[in-house]
Amino acid sequence: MAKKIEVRAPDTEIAFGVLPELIGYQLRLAQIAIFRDFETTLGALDITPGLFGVLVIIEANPDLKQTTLAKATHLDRSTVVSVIDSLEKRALVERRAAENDRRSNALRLTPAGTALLKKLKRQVALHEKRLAGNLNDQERATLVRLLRKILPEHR
Amino acid sequence: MAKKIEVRAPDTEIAFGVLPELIGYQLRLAQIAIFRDFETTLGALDITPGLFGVLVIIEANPDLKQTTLAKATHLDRSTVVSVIDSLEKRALVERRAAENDRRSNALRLTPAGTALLKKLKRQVALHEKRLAGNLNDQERATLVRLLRKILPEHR
DNA sequence: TATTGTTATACTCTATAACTATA
DNA sequence: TATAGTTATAGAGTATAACAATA
Repeated sequence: MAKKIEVRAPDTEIAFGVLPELIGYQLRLAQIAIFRDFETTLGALDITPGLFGVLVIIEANPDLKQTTLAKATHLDRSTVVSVIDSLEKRALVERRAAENDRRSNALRLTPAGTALLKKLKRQVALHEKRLAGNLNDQERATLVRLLRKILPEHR
Repeated sequence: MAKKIEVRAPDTEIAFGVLPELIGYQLRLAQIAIFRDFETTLGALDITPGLFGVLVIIEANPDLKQTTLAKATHLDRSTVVSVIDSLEKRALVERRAAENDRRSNALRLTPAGTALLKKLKRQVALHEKRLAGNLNDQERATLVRLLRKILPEHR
């Protein structure tokens, strides 16, 4: 009788215990995969998923103040300072004086920021398409819907 | 005619542009929410989702070597060194001499590690239940299945 | 030559606490 | 008193490059 052939390489013969059934674990893996694909696609432009989100939010909310941005991104106020510092250094965002409140900054994209974001959006669309390559439109919508359902707002 | 009442607080009147339609963005939000819930549940035990995964994998693969663990966790070999350093310092894991290869370490949970992991698994089950509180069994299974589909192995 | 684990080092992302200037 | 932004600082988590021991 022929011996069973070992199909998998030794290093991949690994048991993952309970992990594969955990939402948190699968989410983690998906996140890693997405981050790496994002990096491959957009790495040359030196933008992470987080920075992309910040640019989109600033564009969609002209004269946004930093504290509001912090809430929207789930970041601390102090973290936003350094994020905006770096985007301002790259001349993608500017801090203007807010009209009503002299404590606040009013954030805006510079023309360069707007131009870059336009390019980024095209790249992100390709990235999304690649990610969702195995999903049909309905599955894609379902995935987004189910992900929303686990957020605390919906609990 | 009565004026329309503004339901949301000023700070939440924020536009998110294209973000809510992006799988990557929803995944990011879900990840943040999960990490925070995990921390709340398991913070006292000083274990992150990543460390939990490492413990599970070591338990499920006795005498695992570090390089294999690195592949399984998507971490660099050098990163695994410090992860195991810290788990060893906490007496949860031990590095034994491997039998066939004097370069390798054979990783094992200590009795304390096994005991802690048992406790962790119970907590993680509660955590998962809370996360999936809004999902029925079928939705939960669908979510896991769709998440798997976006991993590179399935592309 | 290649692999295993290690070290030294550094970078990114993030938060906390204390400060200042306004409100 | 409370809020907006800032600074100084620190911690977690990660990677790269070079190395010694072993295969």
